[in-house]
Amino acid sequence: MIASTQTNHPLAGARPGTKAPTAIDLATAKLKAAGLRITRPRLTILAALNRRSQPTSIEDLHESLGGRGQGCDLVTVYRCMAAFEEIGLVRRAFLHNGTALYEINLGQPARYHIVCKSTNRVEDLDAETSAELNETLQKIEIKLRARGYEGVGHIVEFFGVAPSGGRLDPQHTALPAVR
Amino acid sequence: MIASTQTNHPLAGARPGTKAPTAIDLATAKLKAAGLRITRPRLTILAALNRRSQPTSIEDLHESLGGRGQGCDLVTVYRCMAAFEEIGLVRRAFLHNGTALYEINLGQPARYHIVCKSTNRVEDLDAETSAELNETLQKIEIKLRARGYEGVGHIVEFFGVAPSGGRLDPQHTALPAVR
DNA sequence: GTGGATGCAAAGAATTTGCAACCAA
DNA sequence: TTGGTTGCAAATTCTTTGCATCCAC
Repeated sequence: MIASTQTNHPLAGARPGTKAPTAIDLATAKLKAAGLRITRPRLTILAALNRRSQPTSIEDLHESLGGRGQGCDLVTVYRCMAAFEEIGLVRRAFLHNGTALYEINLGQPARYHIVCKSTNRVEDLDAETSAELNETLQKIEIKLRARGYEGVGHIVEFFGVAPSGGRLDPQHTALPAVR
Repeated sequence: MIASTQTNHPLAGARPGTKAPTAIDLATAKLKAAGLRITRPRLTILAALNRRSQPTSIEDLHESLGGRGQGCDLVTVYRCMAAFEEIGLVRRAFLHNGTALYEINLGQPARYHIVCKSTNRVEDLDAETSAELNETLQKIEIKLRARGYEGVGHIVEFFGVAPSGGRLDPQHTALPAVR
């Protein structure tokens, strides 16, 4: 908890009109609140992340940053994701091989996934199932905090071979939503 | 499901007397049942794994194989763990950085863990909590199978900074049980 | 202006692959 | 005998680090 901004809409000023805050507005606010700087690479990354409906690998993200002109260095993506995860701006998921995937977290309820072992395609669990599971996990985290653990979080991933059997390029990760 | 052996104690013959099957006996039976060969490296690895009360990294495991004379190549450990995981002889866990840890699975109830982000030390959740969580997860897996997924499994890991605060060597992994 | 953030190059860690020799069944 | 296994070497993949430059505040 670091200096949450005073007004109820810390980002209302982002645009002249009084529109509802965009995802980028929200993300920017989180960055500010955490004392991180708003830079072009970060905004670009967040925008790209926000376009994805599924957890995305760093490689993928980097590629989708509009090539050379617009994009930023791969290392920057790594560093940003680490920073974003630290402040809860993104959630991390794992492929079956341990590769990290990230999805933006703007306060939506947690969503868990099943990852196809052969295609690396990611599919969401339905909302109720995710919510139920999350509740169970939260309870456990409370116990852990009571035990003295700090900065508690979790990783939950389901794996299996997707029904379609589609043997797509196992390297090319997790873009299209399946459901 | 591959040719489960006929007798009720497929491994009773492992020793002249009619003692209860050892962990190695059980593991050997699983290997046989899966059509895998019983080799010295595999037995060595399984014995080492069986001595560990906590999920262990491949590196660690390899080092604990008694150096040069007794041990086997690091690559063999990798290949064995992959094979063992395939047939359910081991369960896999993850460190915060995505490194894989393995623990032997001889049919004991699943145990979930919390991994210290700074020391990589692993601590078990208590049995009831693990059992409860497992139940929730099993239900979800049933849904996933109903959706058509095959070979469904999961990875669940809790992370946090352990209370002791002990800033041990973050590289040296997860040996001593904490509780 | 100042320290956080970035880019580039290079290092590091974890894991995989190729292939010939080996040995369990 | 024969194909599953292993060892050794080398390659890959993913991720981190060092350091000079840069720019957000």
